[in-house]
Amino acid sequence: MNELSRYERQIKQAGLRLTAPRRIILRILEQSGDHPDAAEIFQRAAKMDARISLATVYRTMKVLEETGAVERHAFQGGPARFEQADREHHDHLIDIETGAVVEFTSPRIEELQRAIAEELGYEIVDHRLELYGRKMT
Amino acid sequence: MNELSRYERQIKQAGLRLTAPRRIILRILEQSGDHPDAAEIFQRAAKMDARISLATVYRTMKVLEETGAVERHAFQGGPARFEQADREHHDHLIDIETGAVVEFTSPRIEELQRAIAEELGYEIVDHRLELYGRKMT
DNA sequence: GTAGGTGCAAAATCTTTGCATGGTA
DNA sequence: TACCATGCAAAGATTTTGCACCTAC
Repeated sequence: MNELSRYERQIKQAGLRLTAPRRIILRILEQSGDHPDAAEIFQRAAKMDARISLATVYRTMKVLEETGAVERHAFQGGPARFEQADREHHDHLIDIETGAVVEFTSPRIEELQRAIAEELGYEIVDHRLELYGRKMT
Repeated sequence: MNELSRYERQIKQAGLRLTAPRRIILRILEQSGDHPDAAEIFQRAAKMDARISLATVYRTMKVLEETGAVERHAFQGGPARFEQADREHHDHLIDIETGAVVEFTSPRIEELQRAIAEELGYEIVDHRLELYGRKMT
């Protein structure tokens, strides 16, 4: 048992068991370029192993979030959507007409955030920046 | 019937009826310095008129949001929380230990957001910036 | 073998909606 | 009076949980 992916190692290092459902869900997250919600992850997982349950998807997402392997987003009130967290940090611009998600980064905004929090007496633990926009023609 | 508040006028100008439940909910929002969710608004409203239903609170919040009288926030996955929208725009820093919400503004961040969206070919319709922090000692 | 994980179904939480009734303009 | 709004209860949508069985370590 040597061919462990980055994620699989992350699971084991957290003292968690590497089960079949977890392997499948991790593979789906690796292959997903989008930001699927629990139901979508469940559907994709069911194609690989029909025995997986939605409850396991939810439990796995919670565990993966706690180990830092995935990020949970709650865009505008729908179901939570997930993405892997190994890449560089980025924020999101959501196309209000198509629902498409464009990723971007801004070190300057990050720095301003840190400075603002510091001024208010806080240390930033997490943050969320989402832009909702319409494509210009 | 002349003593209409800013909000009450906003309701009428939108062609909506100024009913007792709406008056009460509007008064609660005016008096609230915090960011209550629908259940909290309902509880506060019940003290003024026990006949008000939670369904009406939800329906009223939707209407008020559409008329631009209130803003809806979906902080980290809990119930939606509301605040009046007549004040100057601001963002939120949420204390992860107490749940307290600190408001702040940053014109420089706003401008950077606009520039980023423009670069990506988008016009910003709305945005959300939330910092989650821990109080420094 | 044992603690932790899973599947299933029930429940919890948050929000919306159908329908008969009531109140505003 | 004509609609819009309300209350109630039921249904929807999303997420969590109790419990018996299973399986990775």
